[in-house]
Amino acid sequence: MVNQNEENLNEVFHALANDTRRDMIRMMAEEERTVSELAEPFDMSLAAISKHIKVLERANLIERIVNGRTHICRLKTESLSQATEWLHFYEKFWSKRFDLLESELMKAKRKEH
Amino acid sequence: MVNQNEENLNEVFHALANDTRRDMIRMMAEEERTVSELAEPFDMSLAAISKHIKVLERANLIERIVNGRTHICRLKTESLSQATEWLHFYEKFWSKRFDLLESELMKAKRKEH
DNA sequence: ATTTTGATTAACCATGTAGTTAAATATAAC
DNA sequence: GTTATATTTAACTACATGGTTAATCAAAAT
Repeated sequence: MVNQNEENLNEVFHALANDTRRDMIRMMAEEERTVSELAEPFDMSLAAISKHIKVLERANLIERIVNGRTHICRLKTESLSQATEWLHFYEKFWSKRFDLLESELMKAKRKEH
Repeated sequence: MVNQNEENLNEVFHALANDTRRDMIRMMAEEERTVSELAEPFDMSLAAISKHIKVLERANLIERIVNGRTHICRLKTESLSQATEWLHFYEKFWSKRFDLLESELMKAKRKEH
């Protein structure tokens, strides 16, 4: 029922709705990281970290390069920018509405004098 | 542990991670809506709609004006723009990285000749 | 060849989510 | 004052989430 883009937006926003995962994104934005590097700042089992990474992967927010026994995780921009676009659409809309409201107020003010 | 902004970001992104709620936001972006107006397009009980509205409210994405027995729901921009800012931060970051990469490529190219 | 290391998987738990139906609440209309 | 309307709340279901520990797997180091 739900189309692919919508489905991915669901997954992207869901992935972003968690501190740990947002922190991981921040870390990977600095530079690509291995799983244990990603795990290091968190007081949490590696199994839990592994699951968080999977959520990011499922949302298509990161890619994983398997390099021997270490996995390197790297941000992908596409899904993130899709989410940004969604939000941006409404941002524009609202500023437009705000401008409109403002111009109405100005008109009203001019009439007063 | 988690600060208030982080907590609200969690709730905002969680609220956005659902088609029905994103559709509702689109509807309210056009104009403010009553609960039954919001419910109309969806094949879903009013109780379910009521819960979705609560999620949006908890995320501080909307406000509700109780007007007799009807409730009017209206978007609030603050939380949304907070989320937009979060995403925007990384957008900027990536374009910067992209520019950097590009300039490295240019440098390499110049050396070739 | 054995052990250590980096990471995933499985099984489990408590809690949350997204929906349902039925009952309750409060206002409006007759 | 009874009925109809707009909406919420409660109790329930099925499934997802975010964590745990223990077991597994594959590559690296000894």
